Amino acid sequence: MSRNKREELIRNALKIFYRNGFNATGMDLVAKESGVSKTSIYNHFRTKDELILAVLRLRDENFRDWLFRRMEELSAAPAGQLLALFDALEEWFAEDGYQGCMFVKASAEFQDADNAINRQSYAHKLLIEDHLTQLADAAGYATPRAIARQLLILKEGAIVLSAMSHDKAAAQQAKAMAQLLLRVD
Amino acid sequence: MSRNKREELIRNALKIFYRNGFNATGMDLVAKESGVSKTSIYNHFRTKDELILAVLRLRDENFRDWLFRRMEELSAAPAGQLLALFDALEEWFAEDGYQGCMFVKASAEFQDADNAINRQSYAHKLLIEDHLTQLADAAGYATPRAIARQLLILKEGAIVLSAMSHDKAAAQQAKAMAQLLLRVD
DNA sequence: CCTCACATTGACTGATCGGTACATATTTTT
DNA sequence: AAAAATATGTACCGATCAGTCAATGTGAGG
Repeated sequence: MSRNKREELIRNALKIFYRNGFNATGMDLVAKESGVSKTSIYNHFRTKDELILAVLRLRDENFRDWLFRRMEELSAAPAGQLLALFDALEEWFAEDGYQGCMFVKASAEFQDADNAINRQSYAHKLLIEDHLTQLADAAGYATPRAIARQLLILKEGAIVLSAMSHDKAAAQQAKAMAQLLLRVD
Repeated sequence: MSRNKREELIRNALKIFYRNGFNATGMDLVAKESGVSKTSIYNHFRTKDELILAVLRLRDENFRDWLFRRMEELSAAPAGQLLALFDALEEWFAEDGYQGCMFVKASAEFQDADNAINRQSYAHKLLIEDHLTQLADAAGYATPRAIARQLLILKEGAIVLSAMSHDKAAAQQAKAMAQLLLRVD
């Protein structure tokens, strides 16, 4: 299996894990849906956990790329981008097959604090928080770290509720609170 | 098995499911940790899903009882109770073995929109939203439903982040935003 | 054309999954 | 106390779990 075949396998596993969950998805299914044998998978990943970690790495990359780019497209100013976060989220919530945040779900299924999957899931959130902190700093807020953390709370709350309610409205409801927080009514 | 034995079984299953996750926990483990045979469990619950639903019913009852009572203890006024929500959450986050919201995790593991476990998990959130709506109404806010929904977003965001970061700080960070929303600085 | 290295496979492992059949207590009713 | 009904434990079901292995296919270098 070539390098791009390996990437394709990870992409495929991502789709299946996102749709079915991690523990609920067997490696036999991943192999079948990817059109390869289980042995081929285990030639590239020593364990199922390693495959999951590779999937989460890809997801982290894809999601942050998409989100930050979309925020930039929606606004040139840093403060505007912080608000645009919620407009981007709304677009995501409206997508077909939207099932909430993959990292929240990974963290829910692998709860041990010292588990690699659990740690990597939280690392994704920290990377997003870092980006928000930089934007809040560039926008001139006195406590950029605190602002970023609070926006992250709004983001996670909107994601969880939109996934549970199958309703994208949480994005704009969270945005309204972000406007209060950022004092840009 | 008597009625209270049945309740004890549900209580026991709740602990195990909360600690281990739903799919990751086998019925053999539930039986062993409860000190009964699998047959006894299946005499009371036709399937594992039914046991999970019973567990979620108990959890919903326990959690709402505790949360609403604690909010009342912390403040007599409706608006004060809305803010006290986050002080109560902080106490919960600091508890030993805190692992986030059981309903969010259930919803993450059973994602189908028509799944009974998924629907019951969201129903729990709606019951909390209802209570917040009543409080917001009693406090005299013009749009109690919208206020309740936004507080729910703050609550869920704080729960998810505190679980992932193993840090209770999210409660007070969410409370700060609630103060902006409720205009009670 | 042949060989060697490697990718890939189907068949398999022991363990565990949710769930059950049946024989054996245990309790309730008469 | 006898009989009926209920609760329980043991031992098992086929399916699936993560993971492995010997055998086969394949492509490059000589």
